[in-house]
Parts: sequence; structure tokens; C-alpha cells
Amino acid sequence: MSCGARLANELRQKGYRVTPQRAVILETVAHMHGHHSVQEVFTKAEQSLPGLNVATVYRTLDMLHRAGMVEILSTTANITCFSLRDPEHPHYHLICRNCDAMQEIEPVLFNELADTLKKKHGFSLDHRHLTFSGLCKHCQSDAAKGNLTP
Amino acid sequence: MSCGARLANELRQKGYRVTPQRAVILETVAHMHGHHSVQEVFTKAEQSLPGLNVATVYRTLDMLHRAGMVEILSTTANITCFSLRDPEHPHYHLICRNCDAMQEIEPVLFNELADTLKKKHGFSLDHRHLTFSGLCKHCQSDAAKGNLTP
DNA sequence: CTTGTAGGTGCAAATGATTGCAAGTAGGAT
DNA sequence: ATCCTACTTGCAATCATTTGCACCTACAAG
Ligand SMILES: [Mn+2]
Ligand SMILES: [Mn+2]
Ligand SMILES: [Zn+2]
Ligand SMILES: [Zn+2]
Repeated sequence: MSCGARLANELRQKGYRVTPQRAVILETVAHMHGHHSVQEVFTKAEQSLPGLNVATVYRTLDMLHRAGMVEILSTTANITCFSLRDPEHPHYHLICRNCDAMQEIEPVLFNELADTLKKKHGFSLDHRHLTFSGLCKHCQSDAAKGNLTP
Repeated sequence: MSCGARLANELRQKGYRVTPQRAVILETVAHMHGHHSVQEVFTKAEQSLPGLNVATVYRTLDMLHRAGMVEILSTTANITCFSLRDPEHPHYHLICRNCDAMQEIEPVLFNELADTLKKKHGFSLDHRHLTFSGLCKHCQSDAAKGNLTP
């Protein structure tokens, strides 16, 4: 079975309708690899399905995120990017608020924090593809020189 | 010295120019207490300074955040809210992605995480007014019923 | 297969936020 | 006090995203 058909089935089994638009968007995200903006996904998917509307891409990617099939990454440039969820490679992101450098970290680092929030506040932390803001190693020296607020 | 004048001085000492617009916006945020949207700040500030443009409010609040004088809170409704930074009351927020319920938590919970990120990844986590997404106690039962993706 | 309907799509308007540019000004230098 | 200029503002255009609504369709029940 092709990658696209497998993903479409997975979506149907989760109780969502599979429309031509959804199938194309899902397959597009799957084949692009990595994180991509809605416009990028739209431009690519439109080639397979002329007439596709960008609002549908927004709505579909949001739906796929709620369904747990894509992950969201908010960049510092106020553009939301998406990627196919890969259960084999769970990871979170650190983004430098000064230079936009991005690095991946292991989710295991957050187990203890998640436990504490659950016990002390009854809060279940979203543990899928979190993104944290801060300063990367390189930009911390700029902060020390007073150019940046720490 | 009035609250507004004190804040304006603080801003000037940080190396920023103090314009009538900036002084009014800063004083407005200070007197509104709590977190407010840019539109709310603009509507209030405009009364003190007719002709003020909303783009200036966006730029000024962003600048005040970089200067460390206001804090940002991103709501689930894609509206960015701001509050005056209060060094006497540091706190982070937990926001329920289902019902928008918001609670404050103590920053001390993140000390260990911040240490680990620094040691293992050389990354300096922003430790000012972080916001975390998840499910509140109440909405976790809905998730258990299958209505929500955990 | 046909049909009914809950749910999805295209379109266009609205909303939140950013940006390029010409004109204005804060604040240090003289 | 006056001048200079780098920084700031108003304005309008633009961008990213959301939303209301009329029309359309996936899919399961018969
Ligand atoms: Mn990722
Ligand atoms: Mn707060
Ligand atoms: Zn950096
Ligand atoms: Zn909740």
C-alpha cells in the first residue's frame, strides 16, 4: 500500500472523513519531510489538486494536528509550520529568540516536569512536539555584552 | 515621582528613546493591571494621546518586551496579550487547550529543567513568563472519553 | 445502487499583526 | 539655545490566519 493510502486509512480509522483535499494535503506533508509553512504545503498540494483553497489547507492541517497526525512548530517569524508526525522520532525544539537557530532535544528531559505539574496542579502538559524559546550558546555572549535582554 | 515618570526613566536608562507615544503606552499598561490585548491597550492609550496609531502600539509593546518591561501571554485565540512586568510576582502560566482555563505556577518548578538544558545543550531557556499548553484537570476526563487527543 | 445528512469546501470578507516609506522628533553634540 | 541625525511615527499596503455562508460530498443506512 502506498504511503498516501496508508495515511488516508489511518485518518479514516480515527473517525475523520477522507476527502480528495485531505488525502492530497496529507500526502504532500508526508513527502515534503521536515517542517513547512502552510503556504509551502498549499503551493505543493495545489499542483496535485488545482482549485484547492488555502483556507482548506489551514483547516485541514489544524484537523490533522487534532488527530495527532501532524506536528506544529511555531517559528519566531509568526509563521506556523507543520510536519508529519513520526512516532519513531519523538523530539522537542529549542528556538533561539535572537538568531532563530533551532535544535532538537529529547522529550525525556520533561518527564519530571510533567509529573510535577500533574501532581501539584492537576495539569496534563502537552507532551507532543513542544517548542521552547531562549538564547542559543552563541547568542548568550551578545546578551552578556548588554545587547540583549537575558 | 509618578508611576509613569518612573517607568519612563527606567526605559531611558536602558538606552531607549522616550517618546510621548511610548510614555502613554507604558503608563496605560501599568494602570490596566493584568494581561490585555493590543487593541485594549490601544483603545485606552488613544484617549490620552489622540492620533496614536495601532501600529505604534504593536511596535512599542514589542520593544518594551525586548527591554524586559512587559510580559507576553499568547492566548489560545491567537491574540497576544501584554502585562507590565512585575519583578515582585514572577510566575508562569498553564493554559488548557480545550477550555482556555489559565492558572499561574511558580517559576521554581523550572529551575531543574533550565539547568539541564544549559548543561546538555548550552541553551539558556527564557525564564520570564513562560506559557505552557495542556489539559486542565476538568478537561482530562473529556480526553479519557475519547473526545480529545491526549 | 440510491439516498439522506453530518460534515467539508470554496469564496470572500474580516481580523490580528507586520512592514516600507516619507515625514517628524528625542536627545546628544556643539 | 541650536543643530544634527539616528531613531520613531503615521499611514497604507501587505501578510498570515480565521470565519460566515452557500453549496457540495463522503459514507453509512436502507
Ligand atoms: Mn520537529
Ligand atoms: Mn502573567
Ligand atoms: Zn542564537
Ligand atoms: Zn480545560
